[in-house]
Amino acid sequence: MDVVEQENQLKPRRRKLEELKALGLPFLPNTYGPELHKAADIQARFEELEGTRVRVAGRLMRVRMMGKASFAHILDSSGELQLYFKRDRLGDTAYEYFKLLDIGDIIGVEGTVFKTRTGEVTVEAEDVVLLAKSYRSLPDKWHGIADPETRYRRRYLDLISSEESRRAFRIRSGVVSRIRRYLDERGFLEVETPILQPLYGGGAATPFTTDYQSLDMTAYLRIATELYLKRLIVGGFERVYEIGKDFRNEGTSRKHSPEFTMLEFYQAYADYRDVMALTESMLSEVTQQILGTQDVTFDEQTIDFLPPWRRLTIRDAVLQYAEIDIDAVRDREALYSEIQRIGAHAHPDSSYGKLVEELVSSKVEPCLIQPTFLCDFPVDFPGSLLAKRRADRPDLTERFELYIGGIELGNAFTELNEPEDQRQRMEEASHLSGEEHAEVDRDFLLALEHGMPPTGGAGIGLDRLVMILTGSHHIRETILFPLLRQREDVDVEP
RNA sequence: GGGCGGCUAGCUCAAUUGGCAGAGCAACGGACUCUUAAUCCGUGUGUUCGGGGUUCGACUCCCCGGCCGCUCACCA
Repeated sequence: MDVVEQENQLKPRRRKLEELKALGLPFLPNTYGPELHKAADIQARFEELEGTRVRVAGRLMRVRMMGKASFAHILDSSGELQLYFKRDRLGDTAYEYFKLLDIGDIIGVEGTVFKTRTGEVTVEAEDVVLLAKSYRSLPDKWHGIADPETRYRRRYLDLISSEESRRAFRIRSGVVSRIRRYLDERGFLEVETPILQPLYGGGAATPFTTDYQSLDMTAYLRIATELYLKRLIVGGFERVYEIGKDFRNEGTSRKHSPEFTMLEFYQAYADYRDVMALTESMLSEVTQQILGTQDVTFDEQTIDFLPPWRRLTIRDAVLQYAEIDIDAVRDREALYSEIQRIGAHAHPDSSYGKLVEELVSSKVEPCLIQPTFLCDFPVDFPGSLLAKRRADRPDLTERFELYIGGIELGNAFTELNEPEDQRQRMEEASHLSGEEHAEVDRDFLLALEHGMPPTGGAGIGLDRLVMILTGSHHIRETILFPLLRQREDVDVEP
């Protein structure tokens, strides 16, 4: 936008501010005193507050002027509140002052609580003051912001104009604090492990690479917290968790963001069955606390969070949804032709484990709407690198992935604590051709050699959990400021 | 990275076959002392994402570029 257009947009608001200043009443004070009534509070406590004087502040959202009296709504952190401005009550000068306000201005009002003929709780203003000028107009009052890009880039506008968006981020905040409380109450210690790491690990993702000048070294932004948290288990902190950002230098999708928030927790002397029980208990309890129900609507389906959740082995899942018995088809070539027979797609050069994964993601995952622990993954299934083998079936690992609404929310194992098996599997993985596998983390193996108790652990994608709980269909709806390409044409004042 | 779609007033969107770029909201002027998408009268704000081309004439067609979205690939 060029300067002339900006002037056209900004000029009337500047002019009105000058006119308002000229009236001689107070304007733009440095404080309004934090002891304010909240909109929602006034509505909730109407009986008690009716006829009393209250002090409120917020952003002017809508105004209906009718000559010598007007109605308006302000928005504060608790919601909207109707205000009534009457010339007879305010006096001529203050009413002129009110008429010079613009939608979007932040105002403070003192007045008396009453109810209109239509029954809406309202504050009749006896005093009004402009607290902050909005030099720019708000988004369309009826449609809000339609362009998702604008919602992400200028989240403040989205929050001002969309109750749905405000709700989603309050839910997000609630989820994080309730999870903290749940784990704290059960003796888990919240810790912080490095984000800048000399080696990356705990997953097979491509990392962001950066450069630490002072030590003249390459550093990576973490892709997972796992390997450091397990060092803490070795160190004797028997229950630890971390909630923080992981970073993956990969394509985005509605389920993938380059930075996302992960909960990882580890519990010594537990296995993956204990972790399942903890996970379903925690998530159902948190859901109940946040939404007041365990029935969550997502994608026009009702998801029931009440435990116990379904447990389904990979073998049973593939048998049920793809009608292939992977225990009977143990050979890569045979499995490949079975997959072709049912018309699913698979890469011709995938390993056996990778073929199973492709089958699971195309045939099984979309069917897992109700909370489901998919368990007992083949040892060469991608992502099983850090999972311990089953004693009775060394070709399988004690691992589960949690699915809700067809989305993978978490990944968990009985942690592999045998250093030799871990070393061999890391070395094999690091030699896989063309794949994004981390170097063998010798420092981590050294820790395991000191002895790690049997441990169960899980990673849960909190952004995705929030997607389910808020009915969001894109992970960006759950991230306040998702990364977007920088724009050069940002329109600011000259 | 590939394919498809989109980008027009501050906001939400129209514009026929290629023929004067429009409406609602917001804004501005006026009326209105219980409105709530207030209403009524009046005013039209523009580098049609950027650059190039075809044409008498381009929002429209072609080429290049930008950004966004969907989708595929990738992503344990």
